[in-house]
Amino acid sequence: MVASVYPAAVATAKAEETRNRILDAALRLFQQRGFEAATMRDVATEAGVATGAAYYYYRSKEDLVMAFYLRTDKEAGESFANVITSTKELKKRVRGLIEVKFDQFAAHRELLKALLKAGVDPRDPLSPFGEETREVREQNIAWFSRAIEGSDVSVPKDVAPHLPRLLWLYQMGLIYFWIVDQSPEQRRTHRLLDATLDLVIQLLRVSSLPLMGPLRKRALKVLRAVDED
Amino acid sequence: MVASVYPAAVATAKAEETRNRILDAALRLFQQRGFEAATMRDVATEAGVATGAAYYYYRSKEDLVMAFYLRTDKEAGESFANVITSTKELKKRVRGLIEVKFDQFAAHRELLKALLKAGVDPRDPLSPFGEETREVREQNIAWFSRAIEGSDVSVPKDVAPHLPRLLWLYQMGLIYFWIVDQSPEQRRTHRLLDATLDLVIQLLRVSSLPLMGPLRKRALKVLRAVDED
DNA sequence: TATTTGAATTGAACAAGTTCAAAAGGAGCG
DNA sequence: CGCTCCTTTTGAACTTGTTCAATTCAAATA
Repeated sequence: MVASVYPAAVATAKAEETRNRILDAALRLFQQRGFEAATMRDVATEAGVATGAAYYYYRSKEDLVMAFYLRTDKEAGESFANVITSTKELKKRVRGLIEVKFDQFAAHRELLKALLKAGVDPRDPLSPFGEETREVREQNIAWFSRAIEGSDVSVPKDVAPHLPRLLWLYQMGLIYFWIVDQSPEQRRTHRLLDATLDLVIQLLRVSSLPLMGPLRKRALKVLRAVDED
Repeated sequence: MVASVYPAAVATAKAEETRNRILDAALRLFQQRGFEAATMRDVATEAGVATGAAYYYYRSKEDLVMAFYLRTDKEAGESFANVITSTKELKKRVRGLIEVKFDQFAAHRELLKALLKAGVDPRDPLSPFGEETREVREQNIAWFSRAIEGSDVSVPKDVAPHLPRLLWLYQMGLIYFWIVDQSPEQRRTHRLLDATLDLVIQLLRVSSLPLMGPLRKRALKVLRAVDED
């Protein structure tokens, strides 16, 4: 069902349970001791299995973090829907979607750094830009589509097809910043969110003005440059 | 002299030579076999020293890549100066500075991915945003200052103090993209460079227009949000 | 019920980055 | 020259992520 679960299929119910037990043990230890400090031997012991079992269900230590990421992502659907329903203001909707993520990740901020490192290379199975994560990525982008639909901001025709992905990218950037943000309670990230959201929305409004045509064309050219090939 | 050389000081000339021998051996092997495939034992053997010696001079395997980065950076000074002298057009200057980097890194593109991974965390000594790399970073930013000075683009007073760092950041983003770009000869990156440079320059020109005041203020607010604390 | 087969599990072995206590060099000094 | 002290070098040991051949288990099959 979800493409990036490894192994492709788990046959029995007992196996499914073991799989979960390992992930739970891992998350518990990662949170207690930190990702680096908790060894795979620790994880296996905590889960009551042999070391090799962890690798039967997960490709690597980072893959456990990816499993966490996918788990939260599944759980987010309801919260996302609530955000969209609660307001027609695009600014509030986008902020809402992003804050749902922050809330979910809050208890495991350090942990996600491991994913960040693995994900540097788009060819890595754990990259948020890679092939194996396409499904989650597209589902996430779809939420931004829904946020735009029926909102208070009218989007120029030529920009419209790109906007959902751009907002998703914007969100990824903020999450990246949030993960490495050392300020107390990640205040810098929240200030950055405020400031950039204002800017993004204003840019969207301004971009519809007739005299902004050329600038908009340039911006679209940038997108094409990245996409082609 | 350069803050981020490890260890802080090398006492004797023979030691300096050993240090270089290890780095040269490492780069040779990294290029031949790839960063992952070449082990520290290989590197030490190739350099004619014991394994431990590599760690006497370099903190980690990634630190060898950092040493490469610093070395090229030292060598870039002359090329940078040539770029600035060769034209008054800001666009060409910025493009020139960035392409000097690409040229220097060209033979070791894969290698830099290792730095990218380590540098995800600004607290990591190898992060381009961290404390230990401040000196190189500020020197690089200074080159962008020089590129702006006496160029064909007039910068609004309020934007001026931020622009060098912004251009540096822009360059870092492009380098990041270039490193992971799998298209033949990194064509996507070059197209992206073309398209975004046009956009950046046009944005700069437009930003001086009186009616752009509010938008500019918003953008500056973003910068303050990131800097404060 | 006995057999077979594939999934699940084990734990020892492996690989490679890193550490560290000990040894070797070598420069200055009495 | 012998001694001291600091730098440099050594290589075995350690750690930890990962692999894999062997084993157990349980369900389907005969």
